[in-house]
Amino acid sequence: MVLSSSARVISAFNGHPTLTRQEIQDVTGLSRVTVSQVVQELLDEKILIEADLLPSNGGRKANALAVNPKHGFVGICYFSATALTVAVTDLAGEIKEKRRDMNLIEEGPKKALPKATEWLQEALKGIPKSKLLGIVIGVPGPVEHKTGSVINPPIMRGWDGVNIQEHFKNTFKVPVFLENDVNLMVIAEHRLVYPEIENLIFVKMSTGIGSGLIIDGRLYRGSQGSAGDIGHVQLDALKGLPCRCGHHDCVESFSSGWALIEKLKGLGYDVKTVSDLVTLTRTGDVEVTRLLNEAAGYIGHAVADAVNLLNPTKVVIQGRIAEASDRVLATIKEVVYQRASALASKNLEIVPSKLDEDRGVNGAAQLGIEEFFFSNRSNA
Amino acid sequence: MVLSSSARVISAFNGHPTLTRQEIQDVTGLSRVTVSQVVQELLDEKILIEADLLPSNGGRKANALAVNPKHGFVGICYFSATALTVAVTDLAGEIKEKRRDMNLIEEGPKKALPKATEWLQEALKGIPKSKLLGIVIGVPGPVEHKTGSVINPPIMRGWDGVNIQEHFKNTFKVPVFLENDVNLMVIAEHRLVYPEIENLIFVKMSTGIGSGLIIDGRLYRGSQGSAGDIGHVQLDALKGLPCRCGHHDCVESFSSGWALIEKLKGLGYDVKTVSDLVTLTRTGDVEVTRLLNEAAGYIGHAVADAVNLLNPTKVVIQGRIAEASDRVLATIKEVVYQRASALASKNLEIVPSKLDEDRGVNGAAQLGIEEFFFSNRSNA
DNA sequence: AAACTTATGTTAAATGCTTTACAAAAGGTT
DNA sequence: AACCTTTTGTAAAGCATTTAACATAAGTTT
Repeated sequence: MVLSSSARVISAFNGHPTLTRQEIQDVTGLSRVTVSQVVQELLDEKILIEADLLPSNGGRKANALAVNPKHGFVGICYFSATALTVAVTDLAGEIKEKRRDMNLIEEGPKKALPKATEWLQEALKGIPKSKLLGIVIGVPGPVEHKTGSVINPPIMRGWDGVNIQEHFKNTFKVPVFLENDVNLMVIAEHRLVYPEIENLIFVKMSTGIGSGLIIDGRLYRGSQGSAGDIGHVQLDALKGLPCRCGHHDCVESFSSGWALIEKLKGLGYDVKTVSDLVTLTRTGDVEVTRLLNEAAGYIGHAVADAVNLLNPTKVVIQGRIAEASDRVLATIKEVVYQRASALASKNLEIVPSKLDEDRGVNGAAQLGIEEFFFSNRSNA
Repeated sequence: MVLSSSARVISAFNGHPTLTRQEIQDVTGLSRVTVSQVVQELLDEKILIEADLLPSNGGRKANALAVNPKHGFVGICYFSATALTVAVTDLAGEIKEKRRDMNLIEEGPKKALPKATEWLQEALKGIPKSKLLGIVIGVPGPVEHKTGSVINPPIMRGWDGVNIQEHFKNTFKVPVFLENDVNLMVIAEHRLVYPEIENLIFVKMSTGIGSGLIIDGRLYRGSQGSAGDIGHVQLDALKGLPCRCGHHDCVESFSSGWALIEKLKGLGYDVKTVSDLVTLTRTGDVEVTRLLNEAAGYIGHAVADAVNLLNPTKVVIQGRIAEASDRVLATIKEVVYQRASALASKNLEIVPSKLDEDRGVNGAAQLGIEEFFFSNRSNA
């Protein structure tokens, strides 16, 4: 597809928060005459705005330009395992509205979807209809993009096959994108923290265990959207442990929040939630610490396998289990550096997430901006 | 980068062996006037040729065009673990010259490189210098692309850090591309057999075990070029088996040709090479069959993990160990379908390679054509 | 044979972009 | 103040490509 000049200029800002007119020439390959003219048009249309005057390089200061954050907005419904977050962000990815409530997912789609749309409508009150570019929905399960539904979700009982995308599309009459929650997290971590890293694995250890993959700079979803399913790598060392996925010996059947809780219950501990587990860990209980370390070791095995196979330069470890104790990350590092091949671990860094709890919403915003604004060349 | 019209027309043929003028319009987006004019130029320059007249659709027959196979040639040196194959292919990927000799790699780069260049020079005798587009070198070890050398190769003693690319570049004064052997195989299998498949894993079980990954339609090399290292996934079930990579419990330390040979030697069998092993298998020896099945099972574990992580639609199993008995592929299938998640295995097919022993050379030809002809826009 | 269909060629006018050349704006240096 | 540098604007000429319109080639259908 051949893009118009104005579309090319706009696209140049994808990945570059600000650009001077000269930098736009370099990125787009357009001539100064064209850039000058197109930028003026885009300023008139308020698609671009003038940002800072940059420090002089011995001559006239360059004038940094940016996409006008208020030129469009993205609606977000982020269903995590334990909460629904509804948000609205602008084109700079800044969260303008946010509302968070507990556990709508368990009530099933019949109750949760109307509630979610209602909240989103409220959150969008201040936004002109024409400026709503689209909606991103995050869900804690495998997503089938061609239908816009979740398939075989382990923790979304009653949601299997429900056309979530259609529901929002019918209500809001804008493009809707459904995406897995961990995929949104890895997008956030990549775009906002490590944009220059080509290959990155994001591992989330919470109630369940999942991962998201950035490969050659782009989110990799796999053929059925189930790529990154690191939680169900099977370890023979576990010998016979049943997993909630129906198999046995999955990493998740030992190292996940739910598995640890089951195990501790069996040992007579009073733990019901991951929060209980984290609290217990903070007390320094010897048995809990031992179990947590063992769990980290097994995750380490799975991560080492993934590192051998994918040879990334960065692995980000996140989640309430990972953050329960510093030992978790340390143990994972030990195991990976011991097990992964010398070549694959040479330039590898294993780090905690640098983002806060809004990372899912941030990732949804990024995805929405890229999908609805930068890819959809109706802005011209 | 903005390509010239003629470059765009040429690029259209990448992935399409033949195109009519109308199809070129569709693929490039260029107008009929431009296509008509550019095609005429390219025919005059003998870069394109007229291929068949297609069957009529109720009117004038369309005239299929193709890249002139004789417009350029690719030189190939393919070092496998056991042999060197020197070849020359044309732009259609057809092998015009081929010479194969045993085991130069073990003699080290000082002897092997001059020999390889000498043979390649002989193979290129009939080709005008200006038509040699470039040279592709295949090697059985991890490749560092930015230097053009192998790093930490387990089976290329004395080659570590030797700048192979530079050697050929100095001799032939053309672009040279160094690539891992299994990566070349997966390119061949993808481009020639399954071009429409987006995500594919190629597993080679021979003396060693390796794999190549096609992700979103393109070869994935990883950050250090070591992606696909499935042979050194570690299985705890193996408990303490040392591997030649320095670690222990790698799949390769049990399921590879060398590991099986070691094991059989320990049991008193007279096996020295993988060929001996294959011969022995054909006799139907119970112990050997049992060991081979066990080996297949372990490979199956590693493949299942890779399937969970990458969610491909096709896994190709190849190599002399894989082909030693039908049971090997059958066992791998059983294990993968049992262990991989329901979603990831839903549309998954596990198949043997459809190509013959020239697959490495074929892949090198494909890579060379794409790198030197379709990407290098000096043809304009 | 006449009529229709599909594939391709060609001409002329219009469009969009680049190149070239000249200018101006806005800073720093001496 | 005089002179340099960097950044941006703009007008004129040229080039490549598209659009539109007409034409031709080569087949099928009736």
